[in-house]
Amino acid sequence: MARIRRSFFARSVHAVAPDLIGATVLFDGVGGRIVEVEAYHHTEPAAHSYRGRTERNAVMFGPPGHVYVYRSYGLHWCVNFVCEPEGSAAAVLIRALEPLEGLAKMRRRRGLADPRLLCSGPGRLCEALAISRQQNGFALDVPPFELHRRDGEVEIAVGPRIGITKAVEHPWRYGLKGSRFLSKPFAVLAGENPDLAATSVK
DNA sequence: TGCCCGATTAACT
DNA sequence: GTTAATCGGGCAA
Repeated sequence: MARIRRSFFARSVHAVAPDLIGATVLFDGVGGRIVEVEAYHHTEPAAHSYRGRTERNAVMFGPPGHVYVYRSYGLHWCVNFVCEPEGSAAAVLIRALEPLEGLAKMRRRRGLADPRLLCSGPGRLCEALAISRQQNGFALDVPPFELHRRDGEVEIAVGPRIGITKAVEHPWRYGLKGSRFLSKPFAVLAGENPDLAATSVK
């Protein structure tokens, strides 16, 4: 698998986000395959960068290819990959991984064994990979981070972002179709599933 | 300064 | 299904 370089992130956040599905991310050798992400841009009110630069979101306003880590609900850490030319304040929130490397460490850090609960959520994956405020601003193309492009083609599911109350209309959540490691399933279109269509359509 | 509310999770009923 | 945990940003006063 080809290594992801910094230039990969210097594109529209809406191009980078789906391209990250199926890619591999490791931190200190622990990680897996990205199966769910969301795109955020400073022009819409759900983004932390919407109201301008603060101490917390400063990394979002910096160069692409770096991680923006923030505290969620005062309890959990969430990690984003900064995109677009410097100043766009756009980033991709990493929401779920399929655990592949360092399973023993992940189980120890998370205090549970079920692989489906190790990295299926933005707070969960940061706990499993031991990512916190200490890593805020780290570059993605040098150790301890290691990113690789996906190998072949993947089917990508699209839907509205999760857990927000503003700008809910944008379908900027992307996932690996059919993955068991999503934080939540994507809605199935009626036309894709005859059984569901038969029961849900009057 | 004080209050409200989150890009969440786990443990409840 | 509901709720507690816990804290920083944003805004009203």
